[in-house]
Amino acid sequence: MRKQFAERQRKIETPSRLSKPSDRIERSRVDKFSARRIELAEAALETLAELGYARTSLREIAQKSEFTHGVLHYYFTDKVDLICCCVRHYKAKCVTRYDRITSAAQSRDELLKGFLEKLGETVRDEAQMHRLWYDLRSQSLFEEAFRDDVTEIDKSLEDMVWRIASRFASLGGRQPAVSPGALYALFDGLFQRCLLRHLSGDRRAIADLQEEVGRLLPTVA
Amino acid sequence: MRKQFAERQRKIETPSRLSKPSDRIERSRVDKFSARRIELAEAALETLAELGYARTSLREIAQKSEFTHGVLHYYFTDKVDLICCCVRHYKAKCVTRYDRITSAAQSRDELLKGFLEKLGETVRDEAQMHRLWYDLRSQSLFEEAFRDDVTEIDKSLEDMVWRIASRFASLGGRQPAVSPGALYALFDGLFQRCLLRHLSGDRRAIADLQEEVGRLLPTVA
DNA sequence: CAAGATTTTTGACAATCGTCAAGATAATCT
DNA sequence: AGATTATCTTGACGATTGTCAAAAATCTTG
Repeated sequence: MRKQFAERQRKIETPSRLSKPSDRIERSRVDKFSARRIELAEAALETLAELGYARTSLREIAQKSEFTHGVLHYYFTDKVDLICCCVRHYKAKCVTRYDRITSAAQSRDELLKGFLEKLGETVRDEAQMHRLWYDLRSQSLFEEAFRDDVTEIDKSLEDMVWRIASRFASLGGRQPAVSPGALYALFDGLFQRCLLRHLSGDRRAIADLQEEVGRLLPTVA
Repeated sequence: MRKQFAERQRKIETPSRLSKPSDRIERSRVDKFSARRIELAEAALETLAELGYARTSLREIAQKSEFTHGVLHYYFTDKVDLICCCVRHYKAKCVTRYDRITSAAQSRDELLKGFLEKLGETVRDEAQMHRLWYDLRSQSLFEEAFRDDVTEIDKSLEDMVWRIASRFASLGGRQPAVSPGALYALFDGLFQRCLLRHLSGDRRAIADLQEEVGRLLPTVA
């Protein structure tokens, strides 16, 4: 029924209050609904990472899930709504990747080594997901609907890089020598090129990235 | 006729020799053929810059040209061939943008000022073309056919940035303090974010970019 | 268990896609 | 000028797209 559906949409966008006792069943319904949204968003992410935005269709996404294509229209108003949900969900999985190492490390050497290792892992194991990120970020240059979410993720990534550099600097009793924006631009640019080289079959891509970052980080923090 | 067409294709890829006298007419034919290819590629670039790769169709491209959609298949074997031609053509227009200022400037201040101004112009006047570049570069992460050309352009852009920084450094009797790759990564990253902000309607985007670059360039070169 | 609501499947729709071939038009050559 | 290429238009093809509605299946509730 349409009315119910619209209501759910609203409930999802404004996070559920906690909680008059009578709402519990209603809330569990909403949770279930939004849980399925996430489940479908995950299938969509998988498809997008494999095919890219331009070649990803709703039917292809549905095939990666355990449902048929019609169900997507039940949980999402349209394709844009689905992709936006994907982008938001992507963020959570991504942004805390280096936090453990950052807080665990007790020396600059330890942090640098741990960071470089994780960085290499990331390129090696999650190249597909990252190319999707760059794809979607580029899409946001054309599709206004993506911009807010993309900008927010971009900021989160900047913060992530900044946490690493700040920690690295403070372990040497210093402060980073450049702005958060510049630092993120630098690392993001290096990462992006490394990704292209890696996906092109360049075996040295990861090692070169690690070497470059290993050289740069001590000079800027 | 098919045979002729294939022959032309070949002729284009291997640059025409100069030149037995009897070849002249043949060469002028080839030139005309490849001139039209470029003409169509330009219409394609316009369309791509407006709609993005994902939403650009051959019919849409033809509409921006003075021909109908069938002609595209006469001049290009398929869509990938067309886009590749676009990418290659894009490069030439793009890569020498700062060369005049770089070689004309006689002091660090003059170079910096001229560079920042041109940088701002670029974002303001050619935002569409640049978002297309980022779009196509992202596509190359998925579509193998684009990778060689994209990588080559990326290298050309790195060289372009390096020429500026080298000149800037030598005007102060120095040498750049970072690698060409790192420098390009930094500038490209800053530019990319500025572009997103600018397209989102952020009036401060360009000024912030100029300020950041103005602060950074003297510290790295 | 029966009635109602929710979730999922199925199939259809109009539109659009890349590709291609046949024929019309324009240019070139003998 | 007529004959021969070269170029361009037209229309069609099969496939695929996002969207949607009706029916089937499943779950919830009385």
